[in-house]
Amino acid sequence: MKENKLQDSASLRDFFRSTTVFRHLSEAELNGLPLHSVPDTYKRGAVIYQEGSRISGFYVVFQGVIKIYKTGNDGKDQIIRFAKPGDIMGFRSTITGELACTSTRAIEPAQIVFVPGEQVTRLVKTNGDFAMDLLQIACSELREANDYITDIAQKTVRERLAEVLLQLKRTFDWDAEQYLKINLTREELANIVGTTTESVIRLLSEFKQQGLVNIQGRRIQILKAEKLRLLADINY
Amino acid sequence: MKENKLQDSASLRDFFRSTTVFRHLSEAELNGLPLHSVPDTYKRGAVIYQEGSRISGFYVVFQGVIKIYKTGNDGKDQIIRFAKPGDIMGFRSTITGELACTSTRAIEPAQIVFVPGEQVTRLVKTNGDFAMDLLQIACSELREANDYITDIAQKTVRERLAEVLLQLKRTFDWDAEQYLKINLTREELANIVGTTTESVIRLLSEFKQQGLVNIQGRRIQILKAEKLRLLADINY
DNA sequence: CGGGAGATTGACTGATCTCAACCCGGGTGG
DNA sequence: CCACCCGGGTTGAGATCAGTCAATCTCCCG
Repeated sequence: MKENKLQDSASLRDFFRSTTVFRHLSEAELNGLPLHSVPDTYKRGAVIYQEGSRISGFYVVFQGVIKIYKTGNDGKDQIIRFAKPGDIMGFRSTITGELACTSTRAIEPAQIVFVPGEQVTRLVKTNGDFAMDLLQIACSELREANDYITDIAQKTVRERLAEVLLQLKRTFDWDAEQYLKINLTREELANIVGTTTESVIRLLSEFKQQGLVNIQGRRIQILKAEKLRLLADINY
Repeated sequence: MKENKLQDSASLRDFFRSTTVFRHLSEAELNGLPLHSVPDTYKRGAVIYQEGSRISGFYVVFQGVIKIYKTGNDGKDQIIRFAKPGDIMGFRSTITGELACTSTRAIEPAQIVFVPGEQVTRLVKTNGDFAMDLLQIACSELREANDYITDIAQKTVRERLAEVLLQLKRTFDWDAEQYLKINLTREELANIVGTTTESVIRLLSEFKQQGLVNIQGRRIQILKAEKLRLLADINY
């Protein structure tokens, strides 16, 4: 799984400095991090860690996209969120000492740096700004989770799919032709929305009929974001 | 809304020390808190703060029970969680500086102490243990939120109601006869489960038929917790 | 060319929501 | 003292959204 010389320590240092929660560390503190390690690499579909496993540190995403999900006891996955470069995974379990409550799996080839939990907790206790940044991340996830709960509880599948498409556009960006830069199976889409593969397919083709989106296999083009927004917000 | 001499500062100090996130403060730090204030009191139904308002500190629940909820744009409420004595509310907004994403309303007569945000952020930055405790609270809420998302997305209303009843029992305790010590309208129950009042009523009477619970108006008696657990977990 | 995974479509089912009527108990005002 | 009212609770009938099941299709790969 390891590849050599993918990263030299200079670029890892830059990365930590510029785009992660570790950005406000002092030089000395930064030197305590595993800047010289080679990030673990994962292919699409590879599991980083599983629900129920013990997590002993932060997984910092350096490259790629990870899905973070829970598996219901009927075996159906619910995708909670995605992690992109600069995001951290597993911090909840690291902080509380509980077992992981989610599984994580690469959906685009990924490189991940592991930061041991003791280093993190030491930083929380000694660097107030770091603690604050971490708190902000947790709180912002919390808001998203609360919104999600209300949406799933109150909105129809159609509304949620529209909303998810817009969210994907915001999260993963799009190319010159408005194609979303993210590759998801219909099943994965269903697992975000909280519905079945078949329903996603039917609704996507409905949206396509209405000219709201265009679909080329897994490539999704958002044509009328404003209409989608209406569809997502307003009950009829 | 204010009553005088409800609390002397000694008992507030004890309270902060024994049951709140401020329990690990030094004497000096504790003295910075509003120990001499009289908690604001709220009757059942009174609003503490509304979604969209600016929150500038922690609301520490001293007495009573509060529901924390979001209102969907069709006007239906989704109850996210409850706050009991010792719990804090509004910390998410205080930390991130965003507007409140939930409303809070007393469902049992409540007394609440307000702690200004600057004091809290100062503590986060200067007291590592406090930062850690706060992080743990956020992370633990995060886990609950993730579980909730998966449940609502995957389980039937029947399963969710069974689960909510068990959860209420855990959260609010029960008296000698197994009656839940919490007074909720059918509508409020529905707003936890994420369904309609009518569905809650039908399912409650179904549970009653099956001898799983007993219902006396708003008083709910859990008779067969184990059966409810089965009902809540297993898909059929 | 055969196999398999993912995507699609159709028919059917049923859980849950909606709407509307009705009940019940407590409080109020004439 | 009683009629009325009102909020919450209950019940029934009907509508429908979305899930299930099964068949088929389309690639892509070995």
